[in-house]
Amino acid sequence: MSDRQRDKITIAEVAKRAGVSTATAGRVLGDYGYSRQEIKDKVRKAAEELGYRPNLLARSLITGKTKTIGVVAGDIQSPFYASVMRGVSDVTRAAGFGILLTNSDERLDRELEAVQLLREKQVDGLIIAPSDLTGSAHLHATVRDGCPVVLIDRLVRDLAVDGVCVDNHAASRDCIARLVAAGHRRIGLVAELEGWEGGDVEDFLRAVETGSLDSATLFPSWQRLYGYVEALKEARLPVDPALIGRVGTYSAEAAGKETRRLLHMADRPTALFPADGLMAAAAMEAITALHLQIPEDLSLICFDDLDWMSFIRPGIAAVVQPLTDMGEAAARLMLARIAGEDGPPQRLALKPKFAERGSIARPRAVEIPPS
Amino acid sequence: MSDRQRDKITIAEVAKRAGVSTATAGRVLGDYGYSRQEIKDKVRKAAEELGYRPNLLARSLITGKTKTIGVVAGDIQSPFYASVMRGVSDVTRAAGFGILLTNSDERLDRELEAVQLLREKQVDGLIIAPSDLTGSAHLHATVRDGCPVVLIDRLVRDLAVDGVCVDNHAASRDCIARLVAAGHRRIGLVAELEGWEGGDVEDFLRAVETGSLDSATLFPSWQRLYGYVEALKEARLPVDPALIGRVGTYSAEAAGKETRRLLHMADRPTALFPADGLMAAAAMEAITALHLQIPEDLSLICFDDLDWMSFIRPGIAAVVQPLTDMGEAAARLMLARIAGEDGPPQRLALKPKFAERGSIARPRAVEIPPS
DNA sequence: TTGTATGCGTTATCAT
DNA sequence: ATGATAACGCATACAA
Repeated sequence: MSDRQRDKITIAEVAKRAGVSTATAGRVLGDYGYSRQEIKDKVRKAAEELGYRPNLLARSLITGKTKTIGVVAGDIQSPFYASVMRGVSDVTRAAGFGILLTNSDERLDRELEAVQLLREKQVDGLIIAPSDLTGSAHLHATVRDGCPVVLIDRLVRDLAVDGVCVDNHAASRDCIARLVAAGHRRIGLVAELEGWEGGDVEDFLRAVETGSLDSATLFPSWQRLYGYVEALKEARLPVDPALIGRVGTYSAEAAGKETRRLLHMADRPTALFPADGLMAAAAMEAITALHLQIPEDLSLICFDDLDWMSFIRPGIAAVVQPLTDMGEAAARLMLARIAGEDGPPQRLALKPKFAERGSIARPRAVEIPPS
Repeated sequence: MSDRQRDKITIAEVAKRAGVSTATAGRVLGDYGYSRQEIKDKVRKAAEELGYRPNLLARSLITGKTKTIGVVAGDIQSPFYASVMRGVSDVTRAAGFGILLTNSDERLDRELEAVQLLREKQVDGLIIAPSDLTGSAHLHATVRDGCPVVLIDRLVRDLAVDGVCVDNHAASRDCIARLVAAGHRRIGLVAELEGWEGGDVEDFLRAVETGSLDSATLFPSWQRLYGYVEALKEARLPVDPALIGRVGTYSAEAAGKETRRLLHMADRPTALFPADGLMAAAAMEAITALHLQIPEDLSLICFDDLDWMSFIRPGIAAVVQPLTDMGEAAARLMLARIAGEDGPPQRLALKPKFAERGSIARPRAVEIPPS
């Protein structure tokens, strides 16, 4: 330990050297209040000579503001969060804010720890991709205590705060519609689909049937399934539960396994729709291993645009989420709240782009439905 | 503004409710000093009832420790830094530390701002991928002030601090040696190679000739060029400067352009070695656009293993950097320094793995050297 | 415009 | 083992 933080220069020492009071020195160094130019110069000169550096902890303790935003990401290593973070940090940096980063691994226990740490460190606000859309007492408490919260990627139903998402439902429906337009009737979906509060996939399908679902407060993968179902219904095509590849856990291995199951079916799908980047990579791996040609043997549209999709032959069509935009928007909402803006909660649903590439063709063997 | 941070509960209020002094309450809540179990229970109960949350700012102000580590990454959006950060945050989280993240975009001016902000926020240590290996007065100052610094990915020559890198030189030499062993004599390299203090590539080659270079304190791309040159010399093959694709700026577009230049040469290389992930993706795009078959028309080894390399046919051989390991190691070194360890600077050179895949074959047209 | 005095929420020092 | 009180470094009300 010895002498960590050697000979720290405080405002008091600068004041003494400049021959003024600490209050005056504080005013010029902290850039508040009034002082004569002459005094300013003297104080700044003294500060410069001593190598003064403000201690933002002390300032924050008194002002009650840290100019720091806490972020709870799922996994910073994933391209999704990495890009979102880029957007967040660009906007916050420009505003002179710092960001305290944590990973939840999409686990509620981790998230709880993270939120607690961030709040004890007195962040001015919390940007979070909530790992659980129901058990969010900690978020309610955060809001109640006056700490602004901005949700990202998914919304907590009864939490009245700002949020930035992508319109998963519409984008997914659009993808499936494209496949249908190309003549596909059996379209496989590969998605994580973990923990929907209402039960399993069959239950979900029934709930869609009754129209009792609020698409906006579902996890993205469920929203995408929703869009998938709706597109099929719109086209008056049957929804075959066997074509819904539920991976269950967010793992490439499991996704590959589920993809192989779909592709080995007797009546296998002529098109595949992996519902996010990880599913897409795993699906692609499986497709390659089976020596299936795209789009001759199988059409493919992916949710999330990974770099290889543009240069793998013949190019993989994909939904391009505006990830850095999401981060930027979230950060801007946050800064506005911190600045005191107090309108009703804003929910932004960003519209993804679509990258049209050569992975969609008419199915080779068009099945003749029994008339 | 109104009532940000509503009715904050402080130790004083807990103390009053528990019927003890603030000192005692502080001892049990802060978990230091001594107190009877009976008192502890009483205080904890009061804290619980009031919903007390410690204010870490106040604690840090007095202890001089924030349990926060500042990180200056180049670009959190890149898979490289995203993975490194994952490692850093895993280790720091387990130790109860937070991390303040900033991006430098590999620009010194951004880095200076970032370091200043982090230090003013009183971080306990700084993990940084320095954007400039010479102009590092700010890092020297940081060390001088007793704030531990750990370098990542590259070392600053005269800065005596811990650092974690990958042995780029050896890994690169190994790659080229593999290509040589497969019969290649004209091997193209695509690398960023920006700002070497000693001049341009020709100057660098001369410096390698004289053996006056310290490989460890070069930027990674230069280290990789170094390994490239050494491998060729070892095989008694000529180093053709025209085969060294210097991209100059870290951009995919420029990398693609340089790749195309190499592949359009009259005497074009039979093998390509993109020296990092961005170069690899750009090169792959160019190769695909030219309809070149791997490995029949061109052999390929890449530095950095991107996910598509494993499932694109026939698989792209690659150097696999232990990225999260790097982050973890850096974080561990940092925690040790913070804990007071004061041995000599540690420099870790992690050994990358090699992913052997089907992208290497004998060159189709083996040139007969003039006897 | 400047200086004095007090407070932010803790921990640390000393009595008791 | 506990309590009174002084720090920590800065901002701020108020007086001058």
